[in-house]
Amino acid sequence: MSVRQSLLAILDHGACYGSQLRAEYERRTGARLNVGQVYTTLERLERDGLVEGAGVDDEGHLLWRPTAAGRAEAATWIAHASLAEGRDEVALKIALAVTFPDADIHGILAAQRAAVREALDAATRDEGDAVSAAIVLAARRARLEADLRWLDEVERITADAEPFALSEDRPRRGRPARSTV
Amino acid sequence: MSVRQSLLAILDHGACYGSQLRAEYERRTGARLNVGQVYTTLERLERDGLVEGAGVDDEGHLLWRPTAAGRAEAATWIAHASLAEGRDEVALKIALAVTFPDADIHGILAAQRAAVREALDAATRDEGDAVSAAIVLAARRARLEADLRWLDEVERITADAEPFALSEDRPRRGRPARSTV
DNA sequence: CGACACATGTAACACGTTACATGATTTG
DNA sequence: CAAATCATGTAACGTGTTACATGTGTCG
Repeated sequence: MSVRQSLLAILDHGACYGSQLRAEYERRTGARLNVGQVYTTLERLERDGLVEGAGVDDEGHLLWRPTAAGRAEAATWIAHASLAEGRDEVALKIALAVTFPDADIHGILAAQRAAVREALDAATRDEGDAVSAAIVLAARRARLEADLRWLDEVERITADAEPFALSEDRPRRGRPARSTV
Repeated sequence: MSVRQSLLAILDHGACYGSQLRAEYERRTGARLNVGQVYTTLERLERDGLVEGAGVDDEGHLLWRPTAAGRAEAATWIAHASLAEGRDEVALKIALAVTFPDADIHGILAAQRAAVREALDAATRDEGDAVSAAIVLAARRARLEADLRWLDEVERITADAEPFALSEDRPRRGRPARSTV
């Protein structure tokens, strides 16, 4: 739920037409965005009463602007801090792999580390010319560096941990026995 | 695309029935998972020829096991390193906010920092009793610490950067003029 | 004219996620 | 019996994402 809010926030700083909105998004973040997604998102924002048509400009472009509700939501989004909430796919994968007795944990960790290092090198080579791009790149670098540290920690955790216990007693159907404690 | 692969990988280590699969996922990752999603995902995996029914167990539970293709995919997923590819929502948001002349960047960064710190404290209080949970928690902590460092960097970047240039010349319709250079 | 880029959609799909419906079974 | 829990689904929705269709205007 990032594209949706971002487009809304951009519109909140001036009406735009579809493909202009895409250009603004890319210019202001350095990220790429499929044009089609702009129109899809605009349609959904309109459905939710957050944006509305604002006529046509000199050259016939269809302009969009946020509604009152849209402005409110944009303001809220910008003002309130947001934390990544989704699943950390990489962490979950490694955590899962550790529970597999036949998995080559060291190999997996080594491969992961190599991939992270490579990505980090690439991100370090890249120069964020624009401010926005620099910020996004810095975030990527910081996260990748954190990944490296974390991988070391995983190595430590798995080193002095007992092998993962296999699940033995499966629950039975029906209401389980009440603990007699 | 983490739940899908995770469930497949778990099945690759022994046939399971639906709600058992959920239990295994939660036990092995420490993350929560809505049961319904297991059945949804199993249906999609079956549609894609990656899992198949494996009869019933003693108690009448419907068992699932991976097909040959499913085993291959699970093995590939575990063996190959994976990097987070999606958009970094927080980074994009901050990058975007920086381009808004009316935005209170310092306030936003401060709020963000406070939220990250709070989350970090919470993650530090938590004890990962199980190995898997400890790994996931460590990843969260590492990432949040990286966020703090990154926020400092953003402060630096925005400090000695010129205000974001507003876009002036919009592209015209049709083929653009060839550069005369 | 024809290539090309701008511009606007639309249709389709992926994955994640939740809410709800429905039985079966066991325990108090 | 009734409540609680296990178990199996299903229907619906949300965001993200791509591929494709189509028109229009400009430049060489």
